[in-house]
Amino acid sequence: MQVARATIFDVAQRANVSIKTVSRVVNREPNVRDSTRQRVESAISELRYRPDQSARNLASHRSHLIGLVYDDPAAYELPSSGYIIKMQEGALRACRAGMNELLIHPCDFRKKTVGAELKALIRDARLSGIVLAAPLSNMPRIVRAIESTNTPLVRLSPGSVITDLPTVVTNDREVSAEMVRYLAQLGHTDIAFITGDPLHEAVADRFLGFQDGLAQSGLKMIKRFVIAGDNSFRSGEACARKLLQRKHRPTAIFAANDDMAAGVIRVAGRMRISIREQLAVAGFDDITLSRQLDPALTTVRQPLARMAEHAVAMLANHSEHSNYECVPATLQIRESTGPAPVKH
Amino acid sequence: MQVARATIFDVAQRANVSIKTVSRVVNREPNVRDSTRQRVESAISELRYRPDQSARNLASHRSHLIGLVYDDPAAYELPSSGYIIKMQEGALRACRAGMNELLIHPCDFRKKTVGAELKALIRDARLSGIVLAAPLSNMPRIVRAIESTNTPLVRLSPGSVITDLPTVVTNDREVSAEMVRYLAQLGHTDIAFITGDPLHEAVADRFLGFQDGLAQSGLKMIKRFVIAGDNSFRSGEACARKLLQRKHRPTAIFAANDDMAAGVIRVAGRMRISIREQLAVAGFDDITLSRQLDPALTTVRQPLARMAEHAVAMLANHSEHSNYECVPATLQIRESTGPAPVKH
DNA sequence: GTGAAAGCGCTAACAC
DNA sequence: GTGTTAGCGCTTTCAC
Repeated sequence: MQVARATIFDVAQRANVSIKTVSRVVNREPNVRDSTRQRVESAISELRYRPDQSARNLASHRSHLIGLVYDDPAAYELPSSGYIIKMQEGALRACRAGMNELLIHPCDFRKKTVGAELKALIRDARLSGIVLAAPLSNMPRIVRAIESTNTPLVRLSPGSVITDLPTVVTNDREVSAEMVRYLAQLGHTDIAFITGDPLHEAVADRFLGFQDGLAQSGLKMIKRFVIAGDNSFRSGEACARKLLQRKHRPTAIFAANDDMAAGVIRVAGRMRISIREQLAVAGFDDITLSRQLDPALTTVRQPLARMAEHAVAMLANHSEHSNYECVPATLQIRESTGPAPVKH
Repeated sequence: MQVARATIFDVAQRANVSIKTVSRVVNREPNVRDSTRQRVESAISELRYRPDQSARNLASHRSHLIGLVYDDPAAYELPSSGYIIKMQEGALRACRAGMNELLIHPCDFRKKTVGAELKALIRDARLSGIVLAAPLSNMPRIVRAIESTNTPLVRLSPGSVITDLPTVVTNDREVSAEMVRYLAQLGHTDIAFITGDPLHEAVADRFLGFQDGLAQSGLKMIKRFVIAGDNSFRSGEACARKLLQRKHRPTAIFAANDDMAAGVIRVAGRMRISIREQLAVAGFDDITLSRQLDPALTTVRQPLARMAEHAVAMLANHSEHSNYECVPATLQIRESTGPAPVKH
């Protein structure tokens, strides 16, 4: 079946040029006359020539392999792995566009050995670039390990940007403030916040945004309405219990991610507190679960696919892109938020 | 920074053998004296030698690249993408063990062009093997397209196995029967079933298992208690509404997947029907959501990671494995099922 | 602008 | 058991 593939020699022969010229055309190098280029190009398409990556890599000493490194959901039974699919989707799109391949590498960031593991990965797989997802991207130890190999690196959502490393973020802080202003406009004044995993800096920015939003709405933060969660569904439940058992309870709860917000909804349901009528709940991320909850969750849609796409593009084509890219997130208003209950 | 990598020549020199002998050791070929092998192996580890994949591939005309092809969740806002992460996890594990690399390829099975798309993928990426997930694995058109390229293929959960192609399955039918027997033992006699996506054959096997289970428990199937869903959360809700609005309603509902079971739980909640006390609900898959529901869902745990691992191992090492592997699923009894309500 | 020749690091085929 | 040699299909260097 399998017909022998055309090689660069076949193309050269057919176009009546040397293989070097074909190589120039394929690699978009200068110094080729237009008429020559066209001849070569038609030969390429007639023969359906595709350069052999292995030969290319071997001769050029570079791989066209980009590594996507993220926290391993299998290591902790992470609740919502949908964000990984989103990242992969975007990264894949950019890889195809840039003739690159994608190597996925989930890893357990709690292990002391991640740094060494990533160095070995870079070495063994000869990665030509790495996209590092949060929270790995905000861990200096890990970032430094990768930097020490001189492999091009783009960080995804590293939170407060300290270095001048190539970075793609979303506007966690601004959009969180926007959510708070939205709640305030609905008449809410007693707004609680459930903070997320302290190791995850981008999530910490959401808390800053919460404070901004309160200030912008002329509200002040009520200390006992700020409770520490850890991004998990369970922690959302625990925090909700603490908040809702009080005599004076908040009329709105903004959780730093959707999983925790889902926990809030579950607990409120059990306590027979009506979401939306008696309690507004908002989350962050827009995971699939948020549409399956009852009521559907008001949240922030994080453009993860486009962020990952940008990151790979920065790697593949560093000249045309800036060092820092912000892909804005947007409010997704659904059913879990409504006007504040009137006080009696 | 980057120290020059050791090549096969360096190793040969250090071990005082020819490069061919090093190659033999690396590739686990026979005909090497034990003492020689050991000398070579210590040279390899002293020099931290890792064979160059590109050179290897180029010389051997094989790529060591395995493609994992599955339905693209981005194409339909598929509810639970967790199963993909699980498959990737297992496939990745087997790839590392076998010195292979993994290329992930989500694709939209409803497009007429998938066959051509996969052929192009195989050609361009020079895949040395493909693992095809359900429901793509039960679509003759797609399977034939891949077969026509002579690329080794392993199918994951293709449902009723018609051909002798290498296949990895789980015991959908048997374990579904087991679930029904479990419900019957709890005293349930009016058990409803919500069928899944008709394009997905492995899911159809679950319905067969449902019938087996009834028969084994001396129960007969009640036609009006069998309702057609399509694997989606929404369809689970719709089916539940139909089932529960009747004057004579089932005391247990077994849905062909967890998403639909989640829909049942939501609807029952709205109708103030108490799950477990008044209605037992069971699902299939054990997606993350099933643990976050209230009450937590009784379901079937599908060993997707190990199935994918097996599939890749079959590809990498076809001699040592049989052509057909069944990794059994197991019941996960949680909170959503209990004794049948006593009749008044 | 274009081409010739020398590898890249490995495997395959065969010799010893 | 072990070694020799000739490529694999490309990029690189340098010559023209």
